[in-house]
Amino acid sequence: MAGKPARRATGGAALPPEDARTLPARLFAILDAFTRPAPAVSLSLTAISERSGIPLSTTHRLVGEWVTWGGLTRQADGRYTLGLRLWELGMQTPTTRTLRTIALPYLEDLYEATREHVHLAILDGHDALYLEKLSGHRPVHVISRVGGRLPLHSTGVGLVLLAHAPNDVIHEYLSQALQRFLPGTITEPEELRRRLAGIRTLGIAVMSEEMTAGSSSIAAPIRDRTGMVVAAVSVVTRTTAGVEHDHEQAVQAAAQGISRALGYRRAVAARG
Amino acid sequence: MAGKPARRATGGAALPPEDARTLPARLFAILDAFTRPAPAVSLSLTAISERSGIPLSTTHRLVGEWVTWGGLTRQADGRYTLGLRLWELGMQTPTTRTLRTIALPYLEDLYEATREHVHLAILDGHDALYLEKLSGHRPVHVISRVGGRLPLHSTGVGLVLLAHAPNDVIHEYLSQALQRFLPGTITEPEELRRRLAGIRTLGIAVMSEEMTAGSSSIAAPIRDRTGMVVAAVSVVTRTTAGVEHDHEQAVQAAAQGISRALGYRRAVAARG
DNA sequence: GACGCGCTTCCAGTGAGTGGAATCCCCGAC
DNA sequence: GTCGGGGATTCCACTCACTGGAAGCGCGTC
Repeated sequence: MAGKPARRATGGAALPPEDARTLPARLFAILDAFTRPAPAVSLSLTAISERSGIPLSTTHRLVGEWVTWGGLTRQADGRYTLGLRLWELGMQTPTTRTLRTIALPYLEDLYEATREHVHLAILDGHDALYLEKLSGHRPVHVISRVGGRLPLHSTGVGLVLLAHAPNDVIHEYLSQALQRFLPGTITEPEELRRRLAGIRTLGIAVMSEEMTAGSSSIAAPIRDRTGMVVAAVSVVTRTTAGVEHDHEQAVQAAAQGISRALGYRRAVAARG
Repeated sequence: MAGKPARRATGGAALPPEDARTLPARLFAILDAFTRPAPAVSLSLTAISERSGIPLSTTHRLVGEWVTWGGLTRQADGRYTLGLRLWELGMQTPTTRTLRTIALPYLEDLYEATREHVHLAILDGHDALYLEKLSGHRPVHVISRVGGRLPLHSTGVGLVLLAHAPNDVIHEYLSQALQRFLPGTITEPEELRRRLAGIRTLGIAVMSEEMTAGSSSIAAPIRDRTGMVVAAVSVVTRTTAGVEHDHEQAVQAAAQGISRALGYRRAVAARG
């Protein structure tokens, strides 16, 4: 076993830019420049060079390679943006594609039934990665974004995903300092652990004012044919709305519908 | 001027794999192996090596680089699939992101109003690139796919996009041999040219049985604040359904709604 | 009109990348 | 239990593709 000195990146952050010694690493660092330190829509050549820590002339050449392939696009003003080909390939990634295709109709139903923000997320590293989001015309007072990440302990989908994650993931997650976003955010490991247990028992998570003031969230787990939790759906509402119970049922119905479409059969669940 | 022997790829096809001499080109060829010659969800190392024309041991190393970064994922069975990071970055590409976010609510409305397949596409190279698709629970009897491409002359969105494309694009497109999918497919350049003119005048395209037997399509153009056509919406129905007129209005309403949301004001349109 | 900033091009030196070959590993067949 | 084979992995000396400082260019600004 072993071999390489294992430099795997767990979540999506980490990795100082200076690691970019080899050519492939440098190519990737160029794309990462659009995400880190802060997401950017467009960057100038110099900015890319600075963010990625690659000498200007080298950056120039490598950016050229990306543009030729379509991974970066050069705008009229000379600045660069991420290119369509990335999007095209991204749409082919299997989890994303299957899950999204299967789930979308149910999410639409859920949206129609509740008229609230509807989310679909999966666990990636130590974050909830948002695969889909329907919001209708209402002003977007939530911070989630398709393709974006949010912490596990302060979002509805996050808690559901964490509750059903392998033990070592839960352990790892709880052993780090958890950020408090609002007074209501739970950051104490033991309390969180109890809460996760509750979520596992109830099959649903209900949160209020833990990430964004004025909004609550109801989330439920989605299982595949092996019974494993692979994603979570949620509905996020203004806290004032008092129709939560109806929403709970709608969220659970959606989660169950998607699970069933993925091949999950309650009876078969845990063991064959 | 000049310099490099200009090896730009126009559409998304072309480029024989042998062009992969430089390291960046090879890295890209590895990703392209998942698209070409035919889309593949997962590939073995050997398969990647063959499809990309890169020697096995080199492929091995480069695939390793992709995996480290997250552009490829190694499955339990040892095969590789495109990785989540591609999807994540793909969701950040500006056209895609802005257009999708703004258009989605209108597409949802359109879907609710018609209960038919709803499409959103843009022009990329010589193809219609599908950005979004809502289908409800009905069986997918259409071939479009989010992230997929279809020809311009045989789809509703395609015709609309072509009709409003720059003259040189229209010229280029019409000077190639056009594939006939069904007896109804128009492949004669002059006829197509007249048809494009009609679409520009009417502001809407209606097609029947030109790509897939038994389905029709109604499409309308979406403009941005400069008045340029940047995308197209369509509704695809079974040909039997006789409610086309209602649908025409609904499609146009959606297209206008999105255009307005993008900052388009009718009056400002063509010239300042 | 000339200064400066950011982008582009050049080119000689060299170390990162190459890939054929040997090895390992997993399975299925006998 | 042993053999055979296809795929994945590792190795390493050679060499050529990549590097990056420096010079050149284009354009907006003072």
